[in-house]
Amino acid sequence: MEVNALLYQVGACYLSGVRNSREDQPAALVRMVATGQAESRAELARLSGLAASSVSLRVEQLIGAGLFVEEGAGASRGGRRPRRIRLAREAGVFLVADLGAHHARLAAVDLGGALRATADLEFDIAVGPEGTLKAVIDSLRALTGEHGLRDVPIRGLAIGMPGPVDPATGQVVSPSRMPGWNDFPVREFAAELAGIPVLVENDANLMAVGEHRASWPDLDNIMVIKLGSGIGCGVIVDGRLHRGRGAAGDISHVRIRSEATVDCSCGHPDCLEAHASGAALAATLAAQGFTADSPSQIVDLVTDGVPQATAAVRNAGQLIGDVLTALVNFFNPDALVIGGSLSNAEPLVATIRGAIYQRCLPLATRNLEISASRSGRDASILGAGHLLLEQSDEWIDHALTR
Amino acid sequence: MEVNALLYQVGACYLSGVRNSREDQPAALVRMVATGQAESRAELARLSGLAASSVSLRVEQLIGAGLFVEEGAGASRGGRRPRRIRLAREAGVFLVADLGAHHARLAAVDLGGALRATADLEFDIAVGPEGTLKAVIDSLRALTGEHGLRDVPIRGLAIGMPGPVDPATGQVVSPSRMPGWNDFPVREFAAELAGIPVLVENDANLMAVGEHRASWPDLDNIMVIKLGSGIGCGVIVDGRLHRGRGAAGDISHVRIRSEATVDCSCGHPDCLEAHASGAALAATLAAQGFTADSPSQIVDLVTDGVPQATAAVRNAGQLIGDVLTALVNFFNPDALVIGGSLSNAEPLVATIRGAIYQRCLPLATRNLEISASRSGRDASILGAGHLLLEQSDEWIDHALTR
DNA sequence: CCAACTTCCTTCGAAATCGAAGTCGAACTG
DNA sequence: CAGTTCGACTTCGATTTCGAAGGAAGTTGG
Repeated sequence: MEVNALLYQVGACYLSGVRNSREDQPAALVRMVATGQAESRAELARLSGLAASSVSLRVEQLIGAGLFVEEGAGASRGGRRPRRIRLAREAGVFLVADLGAHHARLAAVDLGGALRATADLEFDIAVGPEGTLKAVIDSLRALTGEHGLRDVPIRGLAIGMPGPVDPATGQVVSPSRMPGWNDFPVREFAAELAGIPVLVENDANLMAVGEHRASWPDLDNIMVIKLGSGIGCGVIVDGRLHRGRGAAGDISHVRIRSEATVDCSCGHPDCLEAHASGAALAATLAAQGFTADSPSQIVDLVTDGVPQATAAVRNAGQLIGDVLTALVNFFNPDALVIGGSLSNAEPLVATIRGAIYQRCLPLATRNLEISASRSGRDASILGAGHLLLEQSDEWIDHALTR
Repeated sequence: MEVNALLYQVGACYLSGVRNSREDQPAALVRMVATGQAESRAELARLSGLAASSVSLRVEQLIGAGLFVEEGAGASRGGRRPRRIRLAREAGVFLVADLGAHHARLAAVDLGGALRATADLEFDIAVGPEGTLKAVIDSLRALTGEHGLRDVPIRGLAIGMPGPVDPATGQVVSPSRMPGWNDFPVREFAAELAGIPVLVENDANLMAVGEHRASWPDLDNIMVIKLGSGIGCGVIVDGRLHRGRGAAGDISHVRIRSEATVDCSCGHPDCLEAHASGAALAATLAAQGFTADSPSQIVDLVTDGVPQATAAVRNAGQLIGDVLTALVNFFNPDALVIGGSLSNAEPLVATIRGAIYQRCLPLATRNLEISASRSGRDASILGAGHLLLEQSDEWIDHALTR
């Protein structure tokens, strides 16, 4: 199982060889069915632009390969009812590990993104990459032993990291508060350990993809802010995740206008993160005699109506909103989604929304949707599933030719 | 010639009908030859991924249609020399009008972007859209009457506007200092007047496309700042122009940190434009007794070593750089290009560069190229040609089936 | 209830595309 | 300089894809 595992790294073919410009048709059909965009041959034909006869041929192959099943009939659109096509339950699952600083959420999702099994794992990311990844992969293995997943092939593994990830190498780069992880080859190491293709991605980016695909699939450009103990941001441009050189979406080290000066861990004074992150809020509240170790405790204080907490959260919202005005003017998105555990604090979201509407160009806000997360805490898991699905051409082809 | 002109608006098919996902092959080949990416059948085959035999067939058709010509032989790569393929001189030209507040630069470019004729036109954009567009199109007609362009078909017209353009409708929206233009249907009007497909685009966006295609074709993500009497910005994401909802790239109305408060024409205090644009610099210098009506005169003052001018320009550079740090962290581009007439002021570019390197994340700047414009003042013209070429599927298909 | 229409899907000949084999022409090699 | 090798291009069956036609299974409306 470990043989040639290194060859399986997701994306390697894209980087190393000739870019295959023609889209892979069978994989495209699988994606359409998995995401629920199409559930009949006719819909596949309309969506893909292929001839109906070609679609029928392809679907027959995919049924033969065990990826699709035909099940009952769909709703009529005024004529003969379509024969409904679904993903086979045995088509495969993706494994996902969304790592935080002290906690990982593990899951097995099917190709369409539905949760098949979940687990939570406590650890400390500061123990370093080897120990962490071994524990994570062991737990994932245990997960697939249960829940009737024994006979379902595992098609890929995604790991969400709380720090910047270089998309080219699958390494974490210059992470703060993650000793031992800098430049560690996470993708290589995990791929060898697990023996399957591995995708490594920043957690806010996974969340952005999940929010987009699950809640805003028709919008082309959105930005998703993740407010937890840190401040993260993922950007969807033209329907695809924007990575830049791996650092795209960083908003936490923008300089803000403030009276008191606070030095940030990055070495500069008055970064947004030093004033408005969950960690900064916790410190502010601790100085006033409140204990709030985690962002959710801050939300509890706000919900309980503690005035100091509400004031602190409003102040943070104003600072975040001020930074976002520049980015909204520049990027001109269709929606701005606010997620992460702190997003449950109503006054925070309200203040951000107010700051943006007040200061942004009317042209930038006239059709701008500003909303709290709709996909909840599993948005990152969903996003990981979607990214893995989008990189599934290889194994789908392989399943067909076998 | 005016018959059905309205049907010709570029992009109308994209917006109104089914999105044709399959790329148009003959048009793709034309683009590869026009942009110089390929100049033989073999290169076309490699680049397009088509079989060599299919490419040969297509090329034969394109030669038959008068779009390609075969000319001599290319350099050997170790074997038989390729038969070089070029665009025919009679394949067609695009007309471009890059409008400023008081001046328009007009040009005819061939499909590859080479200038075939240019002209300059003085006017006042405040006279309103009808008069301006009539004058522009008349001048362009005159231009094609000369320079041996009588028998070359005109394949499209692009108009660059000094204000935001809604990509869906081809209308200018909420422009400042352009009375009468708001929501005027520029594309419709010009298409009817000229009888050819028309593309309307913001001038900074055209410049960004031109810079990218001409000077940084291998970079996926760049931002181009246009510093003239205003401050504009165009963004290339993943090799394509990012428009957002039409306002993307606005950086001029970001709030800055400053001692003195200046109200901006947008109604908010302390916008970047109110402090650091060419117009703002001119006002500052005028208050000190220097006359600098146009940005180029400011550059002259700086070049002449006038200390007040240099100081003002450095101050503007610092403000612009501060704003750009947030955007560079967020967008994480491969290059930041500074263009526009003010970019000839060395201290301005140097100060911007310094501010960014000082304050941005190392991760964002480690591979960031910060450069003055390489394509000069015709960057917008080039960009317009490229955009028109990218929308040329329809007429290319038509030329083949005729 | 039946005729007319819609939509879904398959069948089957036509057309496009591919790709292996072959030809051509130039550079390299000892 | 003659033989070899490489790459460019063409030829020509094999394969894939298309698309018009038709059957199947619905809805709609008098």
